[in-house]
Amino acid sequence: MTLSEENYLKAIYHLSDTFDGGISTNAIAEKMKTKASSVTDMIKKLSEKELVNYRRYKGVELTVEGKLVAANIIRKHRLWEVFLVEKLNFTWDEVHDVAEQLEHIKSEKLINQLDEFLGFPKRDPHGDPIPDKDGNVSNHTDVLLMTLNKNDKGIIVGVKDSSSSFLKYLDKQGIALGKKIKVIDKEPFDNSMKIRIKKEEFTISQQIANNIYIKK
Amino acid sequence: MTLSEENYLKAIYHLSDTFDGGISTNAIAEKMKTKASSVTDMIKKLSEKELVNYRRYKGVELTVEGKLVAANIIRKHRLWEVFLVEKLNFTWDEVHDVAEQLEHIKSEKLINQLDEFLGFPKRDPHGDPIPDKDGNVSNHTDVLLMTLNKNDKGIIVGVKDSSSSFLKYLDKQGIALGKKIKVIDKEPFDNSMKIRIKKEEFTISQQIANNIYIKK
DNA sequence: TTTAATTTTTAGTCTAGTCTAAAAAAATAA
DNA sequence: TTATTTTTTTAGACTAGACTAAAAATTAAA
Ligand SMILES: [Mn+2]
Ligand SMILES: [Mn+2]
Ligand SMILES: [Mn+2]
Ligand SMILES: [Mn+2]
Repeated sequence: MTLSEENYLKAIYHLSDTFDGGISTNAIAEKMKTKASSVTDMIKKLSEKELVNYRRYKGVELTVEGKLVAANIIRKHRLWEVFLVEKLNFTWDEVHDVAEQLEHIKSEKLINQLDEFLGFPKRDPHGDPIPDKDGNVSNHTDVLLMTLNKNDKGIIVGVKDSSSSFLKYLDKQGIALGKKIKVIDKEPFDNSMKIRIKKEEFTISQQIANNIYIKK
Repeated sequence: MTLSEENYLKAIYHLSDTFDGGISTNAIAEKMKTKASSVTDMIKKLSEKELVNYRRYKGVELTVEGKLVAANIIRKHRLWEVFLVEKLNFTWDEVHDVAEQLEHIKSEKLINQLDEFLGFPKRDPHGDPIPDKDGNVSNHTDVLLMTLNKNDKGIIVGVKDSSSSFLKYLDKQGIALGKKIKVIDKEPFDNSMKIRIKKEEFTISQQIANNIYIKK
């Protein structure tokens, strides 16, 4: 399993999460920031190894084996993110790029010991669930903040966008995982929301509300 | 800086430690388990980047810059080894291969935070000194156990051979870093030694004694 | 149901890093 | 000093992974 193969599997895994049916060559190319022709080549290779099912022009789907491999990489990525935040004082907007490297380190023992060392965390610093050794992911029943209505309450449990810029915005506004939130008002015109967190009220755009997960 | 370039620099650094003057193409090839022709190619590349000084047929030497890069990789290698042993319950014979991967992770912040997290250790689990950020290594004045004479005493502070098999042998014999050792007798015929560690006496071959560092 | 636009694949090229085989240089022996 | 052996470099080929340009297949529009 090369680094590149692993990254393709991970991309397909994430895309499968959002769209169902076969994942298109172009979608993968866009996510991987490569060209469609490169994707076709790699897909053939993964297909040879029975990590994906592929028929020309029909898109691609992970096999059971492929799904397991991908989930394992994501498991490593998220555990390392927890490590960086919990043990090495990284902020949640700094961890992703380093985790992109660390997720490719190969050692069963390393990752299982790390898991234990961190106290078997269930979620990473962005609220994303950490798959177990067998690739099982607790399918979270969380909803996007955007879907809440006036006077609804909930707890912030995750973010959809993990980009550094978005996370820094949240920090600035005092929006963090675990905080209680209440929707004070919702503007039908632009779908912006007035919300309350810890007695403080302020307005956020739809774009923001669309990237925050809430547990009701 | 690619992974391969880093590994070549590290190999040259280690070879420079043992031999002085230009390091030969063949020596590098042997250490890297590649062929001499591959080494020549890579050396040209490193020379372009001014990380080594190179004249055809004359061997190679690290530049100041090259030395710094190499020392930094070794710093990372050894800090990760400490982490694995101290925090993740690895044994000292298990850490090297994983550290070979981890040493290539690129993040200034990661390695400095790790250093702090580990309490700024001075040596790795095998007794090797950990270079500081500027590539300075405390040049240890330790001697090989082999060089001790009858009735000499000392403390075990390091190993020269870090292979898993050697380390496991030491574990079995109860030979560990920090232990006091006394030479009871030395056999001139085969240079084997009778030693005492914690009231236990036993005999070791020259090969063993040649791979253990002692502080007198 | 033709035609046009889009998507995907193929064909051919490039770079990094490796290899084998052969040539060139240096070191050693006669 | 010449011949032989060893070391190092060059030449040419291969693989993984990427790219561009062109061809083929599919989808959408007319
Ligand atoms: Mn991430
Ligand atoms: Mn994350
Ligand atoms: Mn090591
Ligand atoms: Mn070591």
